[in-house]
Amino acid sequence: MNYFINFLKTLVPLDEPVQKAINEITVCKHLSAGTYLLRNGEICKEFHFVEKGLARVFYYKNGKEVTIWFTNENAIANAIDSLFTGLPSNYNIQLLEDSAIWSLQYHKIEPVFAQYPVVERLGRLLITHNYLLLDERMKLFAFCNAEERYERLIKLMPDVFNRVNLGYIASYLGITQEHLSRIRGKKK
Amino acid sequence: MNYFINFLKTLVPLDEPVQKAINEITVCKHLSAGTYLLRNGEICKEFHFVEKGLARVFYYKNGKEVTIWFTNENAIANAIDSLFTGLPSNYNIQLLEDSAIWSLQYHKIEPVFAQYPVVERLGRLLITHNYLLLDERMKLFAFCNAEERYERLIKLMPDVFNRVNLGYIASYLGITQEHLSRIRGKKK
DNA sequence: TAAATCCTTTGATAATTATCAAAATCGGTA
DNA sequence: TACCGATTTTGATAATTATCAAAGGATTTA
Repeated sequence: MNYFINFLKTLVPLDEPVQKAINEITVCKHLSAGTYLLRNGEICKEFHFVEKGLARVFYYKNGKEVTIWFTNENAIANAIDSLFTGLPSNYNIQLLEDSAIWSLQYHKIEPVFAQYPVVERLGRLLITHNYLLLDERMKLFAFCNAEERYERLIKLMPDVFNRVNLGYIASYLGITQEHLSRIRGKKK
Repeated sequence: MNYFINFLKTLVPLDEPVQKAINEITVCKHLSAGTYLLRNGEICKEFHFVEKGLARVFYYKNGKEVTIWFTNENAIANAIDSLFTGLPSNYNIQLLEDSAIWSLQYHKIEPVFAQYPVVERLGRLLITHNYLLLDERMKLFAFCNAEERYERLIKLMPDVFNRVNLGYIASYLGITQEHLSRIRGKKK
């Protein structure tokens, strides 16, 4: 069975014809760690869903990589700045583990939206959910200093923290690796 | 004519019955500067659209106000963390000028979504747009230091900058008012 | 117009975080 | 086991930004 559609069905009931229509525009790829789903400067034309594995979204700042997002199982990895605008993205999407990724050609979704209102709803719910995730991240920076961000994140996504090296986590927290290391040192 | 619906029609064509349905769940209020549309701890149950005037969204951090968003004409002022989750909001929404605000009772929109797919689409488009705005703000912090943030914002929203006092702008930029003042001093 | 209030700037100092360099640690593997 | 490369920690110093206090400016109002 199409794992991605099963996931969608947890959000909204989908009847057979709708499932079929979605199935026809999605494809599952098995990709190895290190693979890029997108590089900055490119236009993001696919919507990616992680069935198995781990991805990160990052950009370059003064030649250094800064991670802004981790996506693990049952979540979405996208460069929304590009997917929804058609403009080149500032972001890179890279797999950190061997992964199973469901990809959906974004331009093929438009007729499906038009034909099946429930898919329109699905789109709305998915975006709403991701909007809330982004708002959470904004709040994390708004309300917490570096140390508090570290504490909160290790509780929020302990799984990711154990699968990813410190440098990525530090940049996700908006600090240098050295600073993160000192924060951790203090805790013991 | 309902100004809010005219705005919506610039996004998606809406036929008469749909306009009527939306009209029935929206109301325009003329409110004076200083009025709160929401206070932190409350649940945000209305969706607000600014026809005329200016609002800001802010939270309290160690007793100090930190502004995270300005909404001027033809844009949306919401505490989305609460509106979409039904949980108490961390945010306050306050009018900075006498304003004309269109408010929509959020719980009344659900049957309209169900009845008119075009409204579902409208919802999706609105959220997508605001998601992109939030992503832009994240990028601003991710890619730019305080000085660059100032430069970019004064270009992006010069209108707001002229209507709002420095303290609010500083906190929007994520710095103290004193630091902002020094940045400006340097520019001359 | 003067007083009162609010907004903005300036100054001195402190806290936070970054940078660069080097050492320690860890994991895999020859 | 010993070595290699990658990751993490530690140290010394510098840059950025905050804090607290006070002084200027501007605006409103009696």
